[in-house]
Amino acid sequence: MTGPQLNGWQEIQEEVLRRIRTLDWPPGHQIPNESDLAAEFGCARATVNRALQSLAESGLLERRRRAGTRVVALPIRHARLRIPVVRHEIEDSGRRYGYELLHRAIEPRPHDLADLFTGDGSGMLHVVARHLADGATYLHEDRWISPAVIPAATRADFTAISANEWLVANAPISTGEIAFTAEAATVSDAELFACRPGDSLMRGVRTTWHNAQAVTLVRQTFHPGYRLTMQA
Amino acid sequence: MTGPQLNGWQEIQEEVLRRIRTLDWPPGHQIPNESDLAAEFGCARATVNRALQSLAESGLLERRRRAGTRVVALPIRHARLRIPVVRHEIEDSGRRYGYELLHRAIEPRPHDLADLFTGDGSGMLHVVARHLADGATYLHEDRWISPAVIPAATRADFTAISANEWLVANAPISTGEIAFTAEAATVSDAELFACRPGDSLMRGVRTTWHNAQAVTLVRQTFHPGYRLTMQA
DNA sequence: AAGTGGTCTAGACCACGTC
DNA sequence: ACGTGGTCTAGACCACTTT
Repeated sequence: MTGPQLNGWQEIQEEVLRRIRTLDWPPGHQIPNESDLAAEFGCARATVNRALQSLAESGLLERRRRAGTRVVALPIRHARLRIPVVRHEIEDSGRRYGYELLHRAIEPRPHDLADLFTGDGSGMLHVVARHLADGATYLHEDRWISPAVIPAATRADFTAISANEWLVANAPISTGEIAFTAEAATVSDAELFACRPGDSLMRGVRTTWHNAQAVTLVRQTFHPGYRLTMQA
Repeated sequence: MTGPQLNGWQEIQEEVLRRIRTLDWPPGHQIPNESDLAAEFGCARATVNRALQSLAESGLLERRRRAGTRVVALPIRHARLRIPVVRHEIEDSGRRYGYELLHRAIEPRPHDLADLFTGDGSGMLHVVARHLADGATYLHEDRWISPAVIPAATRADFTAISANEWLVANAPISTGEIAFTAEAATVSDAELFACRPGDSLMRGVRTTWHNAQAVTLVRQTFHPGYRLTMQA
């Protein structure tokens, strides 16, 4: 051990952070390997490993076997968005939750989703619904579900429980992608949300995958004034 | 070992996931402790620990000392937003990046930020700038920086490098919060973005902290049509 | 071929919060 | 008080990738 005695992987993490910030280890620099750092800090290699893995996960270090660990040149910061079940989001804010199924049918796959959903696409499940907070529309969602991936979905009727909650409970854990845009309210949006056409609304498109197969695509429209918050 | 031999913490994680999905371990259920699971799976406790910590981090399990590990009733899904340096976001899309400093001054803290920034607030750094993609305004940002936390910021002039990039390089790693809203373009927004007043724009407010002290607050306005994408 | 990170082990002690 | 997860250790083997 040549350096100060550091206890715990978090202390090691902070020391590494300090060296990155002070440009002791500038962007792009390859830092000492785990064994050397363990010797320097007077701890086991596993402890160093824990600290460095954590930093790699948050995007500040890049690690590759044999090639070593490098300080990322321009760290891409990540923020975490919590995606709660809509009902809880509303209830937690002290408002009364409501849900209304607007449309449910087995329909052929629309052309613009042909690339996304595999299979013949003749019997896709199409569900349109709205969520209400204190009687006002909070969120409108238009969802397509692939029965090829979740056969049971065709037997759920979604009148009492939203597709959102049903999928959380019944669909396998999966990966997904979301894109948000700010768009002008259409005439039908304006009716739904009791606003004027042209007002600004947040829209989101979520695609969910399981084993490289698209499970569901949902287009969501949020009420005027909606705030999308996340933590960095 | 009473169960099947599982190798690697990821296999254990998948087995645990399977039990959660099949409702073998229903929401709210307290699962066996690490030692018992290690015995069942025929591995060391540390391996079980790795698997369960990973699941806890992704929000599916809740772990407390002495109280054990429980399946979270309604797992809150998380999505990750990448926050790249604006310049790279633009250059990576093949467009020419531009930056223009619109305003830079030491000013007294505005009243609406009095709660956020501590100290006397007489000498806050106020920086307004825009980022351009192929000559068109891509992002407008209005930023306040607390000199109490980053004294060096008052000596940076931000004409050549954006506050964004300067802070990435010079400010300590910190936590933050971001909120996005969809709002109508004001008259000055319309000039900036060559759109009409009332058009929908995405706005973001980012607050960054270091050791419970606010470092910077930035209000960003994105060009019409901006897509905010993230991965779940 | 060799050096790096990735992971596992068996045991140990500790911190914490519930009982 | 005590059972749980949190962490550390010292050593080992493995996987990967670069040389």
